Amino acid sequence: MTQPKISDRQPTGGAERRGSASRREILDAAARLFQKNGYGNTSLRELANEVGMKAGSLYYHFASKEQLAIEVLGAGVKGVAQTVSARLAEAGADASASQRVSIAIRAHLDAILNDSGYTSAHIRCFPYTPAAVQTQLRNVRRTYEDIWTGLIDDLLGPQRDEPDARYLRLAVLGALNWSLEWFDPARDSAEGFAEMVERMILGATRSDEHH
Amino acid sequence: MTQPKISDRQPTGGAERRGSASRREILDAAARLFQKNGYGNTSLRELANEVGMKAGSLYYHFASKEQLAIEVLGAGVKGVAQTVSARLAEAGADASASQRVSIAIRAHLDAILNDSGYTSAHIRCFPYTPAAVQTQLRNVRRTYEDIWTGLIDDLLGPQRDEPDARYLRLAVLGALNWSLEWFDPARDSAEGFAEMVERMILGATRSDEHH
DNA sequence: GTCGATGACTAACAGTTGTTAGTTAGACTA
DNA sequence: TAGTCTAACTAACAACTGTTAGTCATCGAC
Repeated sequence: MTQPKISDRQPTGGAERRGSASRREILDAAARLFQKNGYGNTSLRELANEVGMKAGSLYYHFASKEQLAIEVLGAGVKGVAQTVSARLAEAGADASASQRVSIAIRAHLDAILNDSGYTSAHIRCFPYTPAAVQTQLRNVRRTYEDIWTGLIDDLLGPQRDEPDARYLRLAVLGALNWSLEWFDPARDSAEGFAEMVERMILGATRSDEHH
Repeated sequence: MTQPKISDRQPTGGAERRGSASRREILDAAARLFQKNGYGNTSLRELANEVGMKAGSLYYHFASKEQLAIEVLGAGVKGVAQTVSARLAEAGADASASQRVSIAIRAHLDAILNDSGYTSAHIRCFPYTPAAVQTQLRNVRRTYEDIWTGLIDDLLGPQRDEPDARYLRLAVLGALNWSLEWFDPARDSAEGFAEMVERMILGATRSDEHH
């Protein structure tokens, strides 16, 4: 009676190192719950229940809730950064600045609307996360930010205005990220929205004449 | 049972009543805390402490935390809706569609960056709020949404594409709302950002030729 | 001067939170 | 076969959550 039979749990595939399967399961579930309910409204018991564990068992895999959040949200930024980088690399070095921007728009949108949920968990949760978590994530975030800074700089050319480049970048990312709050796959088209954002950013750069 | 039944107190429909000063204080503090920490991370004890009360005393003024949130977030939408409407009315009926849009952009930005915090509390908290709260706020939100739908429809003219109007509206509001996550008064200029968003939305509409 | 309403207080409730300590079954390794 | 490692378990902790019940001082109206 001391221990119920847990013996029949054997989801461990072959490829991964032995224990890492359930660790991955926990991260996946955490990303889903963080994305849906936010960091503060996701309890470790709910998370544990989602993966068929008890809350205490999570501490075998992670040192704390904060540490778990750092891993989930960290994977989220890395994921979108990699997606965007890969698509840009695919396009080759001869792609124009505006072509590269529209590739990045679609890649970013893909990452937050279709991917596993890590990136959207990051976007939705980061601002409400404890200070320690935010500090730990600063560098990875900066890395991704720099990709966009480069894209926008190339688009605006050498005679750009510094605050304008910043505002353009933040406006575009804001428009994209906000889609997490309204996008409905049954109603909306990611490609349609991407085209609109593209039209906006290109329109804003082209219209520098009436300044 | 010396306590009289306070059960049937109304939510202060009309003009200011006698005790409404501290009630207002509570709402103000709640807006501040909701905006800063989110709904879930704001405890009633923290809120009470902010206004020099004990947690239990809040229940003299509000039936529950959810009810309090409904009032704060409700005031937030109503506030921005009123700000935008007022500025549009000021502009008169002979203002062009694009003039009206740029007025609305600045009014919305003003409401979330400079105002009392109710509107920004709404924007930052709404998605993480209990379902009951979201349901209660649906109508007020719809009312404000309709203002923007009208503005965009006028801007795009009669031969507009329906999803495009929706995407344009949501992209603009997303760009504006996202500023809550990065805007730094010491570094950024609201007017500068407003000009950028204006350039984007006008650029997107003007470029319909290459379709 | 008494009365009732106002607007706060104290103290506690029941539930939940993140977290820790100690235990145990099974699987690998020597 | 004995010993160690892995990955889960149980049970509890202290702190905190929203909420309620009951008390009490103040103050204008009669």
